[in-house]
Amino acid sequence: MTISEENYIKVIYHLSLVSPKGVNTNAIAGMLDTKASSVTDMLKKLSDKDLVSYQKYQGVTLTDKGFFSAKMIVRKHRLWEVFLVDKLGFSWDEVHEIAEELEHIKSEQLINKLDAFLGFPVADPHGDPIPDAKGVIKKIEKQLLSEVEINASFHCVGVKDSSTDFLKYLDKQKIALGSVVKVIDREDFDDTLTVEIDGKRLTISNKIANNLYVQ
Amino acid sequence: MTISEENYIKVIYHLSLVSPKGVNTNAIAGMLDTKASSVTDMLKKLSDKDLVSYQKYQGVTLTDKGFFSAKMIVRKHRLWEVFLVDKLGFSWDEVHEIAEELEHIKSEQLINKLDAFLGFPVADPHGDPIPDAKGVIKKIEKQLLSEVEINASFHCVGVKDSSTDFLKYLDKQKIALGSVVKVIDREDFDDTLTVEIDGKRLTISNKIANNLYVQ
DNA sequence: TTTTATTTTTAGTTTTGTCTAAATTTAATT
DNA sequence: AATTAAATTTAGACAAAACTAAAAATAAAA
Ligand SMILES: [Mn+2]
Ligand SMILES: [Mn+2]
Ligand SMILES: [Mn+2]
Ligand SMILES: [Mn+2]
Repeated sequence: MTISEENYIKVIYHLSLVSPKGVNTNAIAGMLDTKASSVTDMLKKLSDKDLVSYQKYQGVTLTDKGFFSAKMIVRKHRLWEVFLVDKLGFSWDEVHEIAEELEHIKSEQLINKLDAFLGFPVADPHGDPIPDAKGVIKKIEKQLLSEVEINASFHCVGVKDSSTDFLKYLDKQKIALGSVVKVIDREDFDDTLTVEIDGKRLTISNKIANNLYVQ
Repeated sequence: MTISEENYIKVIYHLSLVSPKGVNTNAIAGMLDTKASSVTDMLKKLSDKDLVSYQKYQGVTLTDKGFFSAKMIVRKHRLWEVFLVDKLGFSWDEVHEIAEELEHIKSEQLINKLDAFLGFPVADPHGDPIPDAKGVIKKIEKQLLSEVEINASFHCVGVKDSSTDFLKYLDKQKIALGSVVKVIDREDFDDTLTVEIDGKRLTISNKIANNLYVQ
């Protein structure tokens, strides 16, 4: 597989988690910042290689082979992110781009040794689960902070949006994975939350709460 | 720079250490396992980018810009090799290919943090020097074991040939970087050496001695 | 159910990096 | 100095991955 093919497969994987009955050409183009016509070309190529099943105008799904490949790329991406944060001291908003390159390094032995070196982590720095060497993903229980009942306490376990802007906002508010969040109140008008994070009171918009996973 | 351009620049760098007045097209083709005509094409491209100075039929040399780029690629290659051996437990004959890919990861921050994580090593697992962030290479004093006087003791500090075959031979004989070598005798007829390695007596062909650096 | 809008595909180019075969230049031998 | 050999470059082609513009299919609206 070329780097380009891998990037397509990974994007189709992520999109198919949301639309399992078929991923649209335009959606892929949007994620990869390319043109729909380029996507069509690539889908034919991936179909020839039996990585996706594709019928014109009907969208695309991953084959078993494509699904496994996708999970291996995601595994590499997330393990490298753990390495960058835990071992090299990068912050969680700096690692995505670099992992986007590292995920294409070919050696299977490398990634398994890296996995062991990191202590077989189950989640990446953004709380996303890491597939194991066989492609098994341990499901992490989580709810959006925006959907949780009032007057209960939770742990932050992940982010839905991992844009730099959002992650830096969390840093500023000293919210990290593991932080304890108690929901004090929800404003009826706009769903603004009053919460206590590690004991400190804070007001949080619905947009924020809608991108933070807790458990 | 594309991956391909980087591979060419690095090969030109290595070859120009041996032939500083100009590197031949065929030599480059041989190292990269490609055709001379492909090399000519690429040399024009590199020349346009001011990475090499090139006149048809006259061979190429690196410009200052190309020379620095080459050293940064070598730096990355060798730091990743140290990582693979010291941190992930690869043996010294397994790391070259993987480093060949890792050396193309773009982030400068990444490589400097990796350098720090590894404790600013000055040599890679094969004894080759690692350029620092500014491109400065600390010269490692060394002689070939084949050229050393008799009845003196040395430390192994590097290999000239880092092929799997040679490295595996050294492993079998329990010769590693740091091993103490005492030269007992040199056979006049074929320059075979009798040596003591970490106290154990051993007979070594000239070809072996000619690929082992000591100090 | 037509008509219109949107999505997707096709057709035809472009760039990068490679190749083969032929031409040219330089080097080595008579 | 002429001939032969080797090295290098040019010319033309190809595959991968992208693009633009136009055509076709599907979905939405009237
Ligand atoms: Mn990627
Ligand atoms: Mn992540
Ligand atoms: Mn390389
Ligand atoms: Mn090395």
